[in-house]
Amino acid sequence: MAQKPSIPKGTRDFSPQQMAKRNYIFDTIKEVYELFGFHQIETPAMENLSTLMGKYGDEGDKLLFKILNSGDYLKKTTEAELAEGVSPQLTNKISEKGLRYDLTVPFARYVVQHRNELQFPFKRYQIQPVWRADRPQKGRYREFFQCDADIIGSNSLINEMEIVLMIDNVFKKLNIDVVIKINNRKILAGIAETIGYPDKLIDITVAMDKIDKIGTEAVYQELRSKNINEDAISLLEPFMNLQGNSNTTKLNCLRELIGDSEIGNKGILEVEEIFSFLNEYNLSNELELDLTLARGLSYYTGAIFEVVATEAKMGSICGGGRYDDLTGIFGLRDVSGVGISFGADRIYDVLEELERFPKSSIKGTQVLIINFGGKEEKEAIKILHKLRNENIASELFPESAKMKKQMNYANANEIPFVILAGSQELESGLLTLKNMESGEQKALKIEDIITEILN
RNA sequence: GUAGAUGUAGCUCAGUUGGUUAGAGCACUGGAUUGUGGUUCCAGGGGUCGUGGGUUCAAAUCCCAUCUUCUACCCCA
Repeated sequence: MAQKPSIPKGTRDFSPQQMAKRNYIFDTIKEVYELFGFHQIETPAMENLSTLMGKYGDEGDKLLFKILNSGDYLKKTTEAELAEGVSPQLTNKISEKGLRYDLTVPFARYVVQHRNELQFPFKRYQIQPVWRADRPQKGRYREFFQCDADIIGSNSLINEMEIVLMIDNVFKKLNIDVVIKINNRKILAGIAETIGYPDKLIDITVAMDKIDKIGTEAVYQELRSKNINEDAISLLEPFMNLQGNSNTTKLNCLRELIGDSEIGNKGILEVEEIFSFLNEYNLSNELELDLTLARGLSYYTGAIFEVVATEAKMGSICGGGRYDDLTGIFGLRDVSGVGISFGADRIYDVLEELERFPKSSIKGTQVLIINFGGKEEKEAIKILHKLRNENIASELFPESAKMKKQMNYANANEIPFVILAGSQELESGLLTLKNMESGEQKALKIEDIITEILN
């Protein structure tokens, strides 16, 4: 058992059946992205560590997979450094590459590197695996696929509208009921300002984000542990209590609560504008202003999005937001972007749990031709060509095995039709077409078989 | 990084207070059926019980270590 080959923790193999289902998800998302005018790019699995480090917070840095330098990877280190054990300095000397942690940061790097070739606003999408050295658990893998779409080089809130529309569209097509949660970092900053802790924005939002999970009291407890005083907590209370109200009520109350915080009011105006753009359209899913929505990634500056499936217990299956200065870190200032990322693997798990994969997503070979060997086999090859010329996915069993084995093959692979072309058929000139579902058999000419299958 | 579970045939799992040769279902191979699968019947192959060590006359079973997988926390898609 232990000698059996295995794959690293948190990674998976995908069977043909699973790939068919995965491709259904990817194709659906791609279709929507292209409908909205996005174009595909790809970037390498590994990036320079300098590109990746420091973009995801301390936690993120820890979760980066680092690649050991090739050759003598210790050659830049000294005995003294090695004796001290693991440190960022040491890591720097033995590793200069890492596996990408998400698709947004490599995209920012791409934009800066290719800025002279790009036409702004630049709309790209990217469907590739990312890697995180996290502990695997439900809905969490070390290698998983993200499906990103970003618009960069435009401040317009029309882009935020487009993001919401794409989310709505994708989940409508996938037949998953979701709540699209939206919030704004500026509002969160305004709240932090109002309660007197503008510098503790991250601590406050991370705590607020947990309200659904741990309850109001535990959130306050966490805030106290972050040295936030009781006055501030009681000021925060009315914001927390807005949960459950309608979006317009929340906005109205918010405007009063937030007072004259400049940044907070800007955030409110942004959210209102996005809502007003979306007024024209009848969304299939609920759009909810959720003031407790924070999202950990530190580069978001404006709108933030998160999508949760209503019928399945699963973390967020899609998330994104506006980042005003992600390219700034790479030396290109004043370029704002907004993007979204679908978590394909979690969407897969949700569809599997809800049994929502359509039958058509697992369509394979349509016809199997039974192999009788000898001159019948030659004839079978001709039939094969004719079927494929009509775009009918077909295969000839490669050896003249027992009929039972060949039929079994068709059955196991859910091939709906089998053609028999043995000595009897060659004599009569009519082929036998068997419908594997009904068991019904007909003697037909090849042309009639084609029309039969195409229906 | 923290905590709790888990590992027995290709898969899903039984396996009693430690006691003959470790079982079942499904899957696989062959036959009943030399031109017919999905139903039925018969037969067969397949397991260093995750790995390493220990206790014992005797270990799948008890103890220790280690690895895997799963679940929760942190964080996140």
